[in-house]
Amino acid sequence: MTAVPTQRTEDRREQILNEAMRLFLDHGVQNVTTREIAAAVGISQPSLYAHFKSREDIAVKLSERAFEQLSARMAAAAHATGTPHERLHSMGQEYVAFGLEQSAAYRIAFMLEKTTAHPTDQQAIHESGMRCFAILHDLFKTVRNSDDLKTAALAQSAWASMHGLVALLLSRPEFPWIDQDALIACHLEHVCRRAFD
Amino acid sequence: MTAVPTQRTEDRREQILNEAMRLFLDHGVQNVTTREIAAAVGISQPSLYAHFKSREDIAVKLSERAFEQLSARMAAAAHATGTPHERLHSMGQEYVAFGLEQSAAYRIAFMLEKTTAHPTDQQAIHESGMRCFAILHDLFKTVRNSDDLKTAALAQSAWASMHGLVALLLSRPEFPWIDQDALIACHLEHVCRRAFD
DNA sequence: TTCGCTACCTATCATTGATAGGTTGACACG
DNA sequence: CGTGTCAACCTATCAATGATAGGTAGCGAA
Repeated sequence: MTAVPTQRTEDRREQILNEAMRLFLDHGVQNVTTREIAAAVGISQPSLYAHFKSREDIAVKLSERAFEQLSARMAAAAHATGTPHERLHSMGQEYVAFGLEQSAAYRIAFMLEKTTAHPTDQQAIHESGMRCFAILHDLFKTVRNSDDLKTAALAQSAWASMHGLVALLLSRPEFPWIDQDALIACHLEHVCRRAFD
Repeated sequence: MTAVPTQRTEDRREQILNEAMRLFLDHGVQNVTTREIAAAVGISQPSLYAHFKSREDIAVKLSERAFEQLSARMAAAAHATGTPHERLHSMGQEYVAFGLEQSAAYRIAFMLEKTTAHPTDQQAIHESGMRCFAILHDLFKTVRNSDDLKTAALAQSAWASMHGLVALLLSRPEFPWIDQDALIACHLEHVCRRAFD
């Protein structure tokens, strides 16, 4: 085992992920073929399978990577200075901004129907999502100073609300939304208020 | 033009829609092939194209049909007797119940990535969704006795929250949710409260 | 030099959605 | 009764797609 080929392999892998992410964002996750990804990288289509075990695997790895960013952003918001309400609001903003910016990753994680093919791949995404929710849940526990069923309910409800906004904005861009920033602010205001019930 | 063939055609069309809905619900919208649908009906795969212009067309027609039911259920809740809060809560319950029961139709309408192929098909679904939102928006206007930007914002925000709950419950059935009915009740309680701000 | 391994290639597969073109059977009409 | 028409269906086939098989070039080590 030499060091140089491994380095090259890692580079190729990164290159594939980068091109795939760009194509997914531009044309939608479902509308990008393995041949297009390979062409963008400059290799043959079967060569992708030396680096990833399936097309879905590429998507999953992209999503995992993106969700590490989200975890980091949410954790930063959770531990920032400010009132509990401010930290909640900040976390919500990070969540929504992440979903809108990283729409391809967000779709892969939350908006694509499970395929019957590779259930193990989905497991990794599930855990990424769990980690993000745990950060939100922890903040709710801190804010409410309790860890009971009601706190869990409120946190899950809040997550659902935030997800709904992201999901609808992504899947219905043509809907006559009011000003997007105003809507997000209004929405987060109500979501955050929940923690103090 | 005779009457009998037309009747037969309509029956076949219904039969295809029924089998397709069943298969979509059982195996997921993405995991059902035209050959499976045709086999379930008992005809050849190309014969489907005498009744629908594409696979997506079948899905869209199913979704449209389902959304007529949702409109009816929401409208009934809107005009039922009871306090405004009760009617809002009832409408929310209808919405969530519809999404969970008609998960295939709900996915088609709100959770599938747009294909580049048939933009006109998506238009019909868009209008179905618009009609449902209009019912919710109207109830918000009635409850708040106003038709301003804030009312629109609150209605859109409420819609996002309800969608989020349905979407997450559908796409993350393995998540450690608290009792589903309790979560829905808790969630709707907060969503409804918004109208009275 | 020769071995072995990595990354890549071409060729090919099975599955998919969709189309082309022919066949059948019921009805209308002379 | 013969015959045309037409809807509904069939078989055969296509192009696109994800994935696999099998071979090869290049590079470092023995």
